[in-house]
Amino acid sequence: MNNDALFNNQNELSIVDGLVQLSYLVQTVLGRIGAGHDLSLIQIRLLGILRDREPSMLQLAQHLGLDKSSITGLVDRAERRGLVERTISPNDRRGFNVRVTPAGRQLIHGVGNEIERQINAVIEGLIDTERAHLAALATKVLDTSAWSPLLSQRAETK
Amino acid sequence: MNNDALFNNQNELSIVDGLVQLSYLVQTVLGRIGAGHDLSLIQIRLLGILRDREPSMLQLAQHLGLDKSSITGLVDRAERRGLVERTISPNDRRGFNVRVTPAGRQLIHGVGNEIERQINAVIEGLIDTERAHLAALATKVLDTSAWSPLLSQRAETK
DNA sequence: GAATTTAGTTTGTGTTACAAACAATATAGT
DNA sequence: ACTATATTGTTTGTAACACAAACTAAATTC
Repeated sequence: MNNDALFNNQNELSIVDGLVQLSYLVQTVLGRIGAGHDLSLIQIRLLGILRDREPSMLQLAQHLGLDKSSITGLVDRAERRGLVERTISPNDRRGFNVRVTPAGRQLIHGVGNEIERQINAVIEGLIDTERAHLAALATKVLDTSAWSPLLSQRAETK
Repeated sequence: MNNDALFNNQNELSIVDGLVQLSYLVQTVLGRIGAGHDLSLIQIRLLGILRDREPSMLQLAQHLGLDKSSITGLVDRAERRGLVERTISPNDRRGFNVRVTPAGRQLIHGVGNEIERQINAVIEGLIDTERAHLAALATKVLDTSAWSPLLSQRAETK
């Protein structure tokens, strides 16, 4: 055991290590919250996307970065639980749109509140100005990153 | 289409939204890099953990936050690919330790370099002082968060 | 109106994750 | 030492998740 451990004062991480580890921490928290509601990370994401959209199956696949064949089962399971529903597309008799049900909306609302609380718990060690700074930096990264097109969704919370 | 989209200038995200979305972005990048080497996220994490440890199966389960029964298959598959190996524990004839092989070490080294490059690409929009700030804030969050015990591992890169 | 493209499902394969039951070894209690 | 209990790891069974290839039905192109 070294002084870092004793004083809970690890060496400053590189920017890469910091972002990678922080992403694991956040995802772990999200996963734990989801598990408490029998939701996987991907299902949380699905509901989050549907909060303010009613995409086709194919658009959903693109939002999530998954193959279209993966979407069938994902939506099937969510539909079986009454969280989402397929609606017929007015233009295209092949396609469906996917919509959250009131039950799904209620669930994602509760999950969102929990995410709000627990992510705030994660940053309890930051003072207000640090939080503002972190939010601004995260926004800037998401805003300017060449990779942002990978994420066409918004977060799961309000 | 609104002005945000035109000017690539989305509203400042809340701290919660920012962290959640940033974590998705980082994980997506890690997943893409892994896919290029036939590695899943969990396998990248496994190799990352083994970079500087030789844990027992159970310790591995705790590091990863998984059930011990999940570790058997994970290590089996990595062992089949020659990336890790089980070594007999000197003290306990029931247990194994898990060690990365030279081939595994070489792979994780290459993956780590790619992570380094691509995460740096993600933050290309930040100037140096902003990067330093972000690294410091990430470190502080990881250092002070009550949830940090969930992550007893270090990141996958040098 | 025939050929091609597109949207979504189906089928088959493999990974990931858990829980319960199990075998083998270690440890504790007496 | 001997028995009871605990611990380590695997096995078995179940299910979600992800992809690719083959397929159906509807839309589009020529």
